Amino acid sequence: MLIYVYDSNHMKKVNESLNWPSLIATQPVAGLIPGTLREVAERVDANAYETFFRIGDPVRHIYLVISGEARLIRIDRRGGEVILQRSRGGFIAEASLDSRSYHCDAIAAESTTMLMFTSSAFRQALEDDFVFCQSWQTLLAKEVRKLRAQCERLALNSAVERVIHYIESEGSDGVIKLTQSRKSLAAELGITHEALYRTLRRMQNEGVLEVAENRLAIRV
Amino acid sequence: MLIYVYDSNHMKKVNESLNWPSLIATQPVAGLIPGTLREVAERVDANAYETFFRIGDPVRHIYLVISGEARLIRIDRRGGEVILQRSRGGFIAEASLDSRSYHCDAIAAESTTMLMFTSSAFRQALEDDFVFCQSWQTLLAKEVRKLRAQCERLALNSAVERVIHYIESEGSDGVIKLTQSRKSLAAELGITHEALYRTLRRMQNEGVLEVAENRLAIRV
DNA sequence: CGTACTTTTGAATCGCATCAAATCTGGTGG
DNA sequence: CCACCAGATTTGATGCGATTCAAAAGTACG
Repeated sequence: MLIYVYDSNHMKKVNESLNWPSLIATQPVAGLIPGTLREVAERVDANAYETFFRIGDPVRHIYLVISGEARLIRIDRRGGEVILQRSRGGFIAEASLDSRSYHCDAIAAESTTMLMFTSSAFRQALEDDFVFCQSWQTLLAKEVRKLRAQCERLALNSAVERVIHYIESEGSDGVIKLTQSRKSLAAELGITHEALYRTLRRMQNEGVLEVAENRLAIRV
Repeated sequence: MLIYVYDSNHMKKVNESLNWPSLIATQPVAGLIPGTLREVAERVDANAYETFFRIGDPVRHIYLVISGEARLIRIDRRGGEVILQRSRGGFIAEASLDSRSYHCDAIAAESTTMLMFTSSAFRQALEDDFVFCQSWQTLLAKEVRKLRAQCERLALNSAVERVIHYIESEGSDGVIKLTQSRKSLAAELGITHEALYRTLRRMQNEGVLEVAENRLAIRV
């Protein structure tokens, strides 16, 4: 098992003027950021497996994923990894904004580029800019709904049901393109990777599921 | 298994002027409600097991629990009940506000009194009142953190660990006062009620847990 | 071209779900 | 007041499915 080394000095701050129109084209969420915040945004590049904050750290920054993937995780006592949030574009750890310290670890799942805002500037912007405040609210509400769906999924007690629920709630029309390794998917579904491999195989054999490289499709 | 009958006519609308100071004393969250919304609030009394909205229903109202308990639930295909949210004071289904229709069922777990606001008035208030918008945002962020904790708990794969996690994250100092039946707690923990009874018994026998009527305490 | 990680399969074990049934409890109506 | 009923609590027996441990083959990357 990999031990994530916490060394934020590895994270490269890229000091170049940001091209907002193209950022917004890639990540529409970036369009919500008001001008005052744009001015203080810093671009940050993180390598795969790099930790950019840890549980207990004081909340000093807010991150927006531009490319790659950032994750909130928790390591349980046996070393198992629980994925609490996976962001491939958009904010990560939004709810930390009004906490003193982070309540989980954040890592880059692959080579990842993010925008970094100081949390104080961010809070200030939310106080000053009504429209921004409203968008932020919509974003949080969406996260709540997503998490409820995940709780519902984790409450199912068979691997088959969790896979089906995942495809139906995260994909569309019974089809989903996987954006992660199966091992990661297993962690997100709350089962071991072995169980997931076997489940996919069995469902495929029974003709319930089409399994391609990175595409899962339920057969009706 | 009880079948919940959907008959919102049973819900009693109580047309008496609301005493806001005393409401706020009971439920501090009510203090966030701006004056314009207070004027249109209606008090509603629901009996135990009464359903007050269903999955798929258009979102027409927002509810605030004053006394009793309201729950968001989903019934899986085998008739099992999954508890998605439990509110004993404060809002329920906050995140539905910017959805077209509800994504789960809502029932009163016991005799429950709520305030009801039309969602259009509520949305309007959020648009007009900056301070209210900010409080709402804080509330949603809190809900996100709570749900993350629940996901983390449901990802644990032993009943003992879930019980401990529950006590540590929902209680304080290793002690929790239960506000629900054990059967309900089991549903919230994602295990069967039999498994929970046995787990509590075993933990008690091993001296890990003190189990009183409605009080669970971890022994160090 | 070695190293680290993922994918895959196998075998043994263990815990939870499931089905069954008895007791207990609080509330309702005769 | 008591009989009754619905639901909660509790215990038992059984089987299945996921975890766990082990190991081999595949793959990506510097």
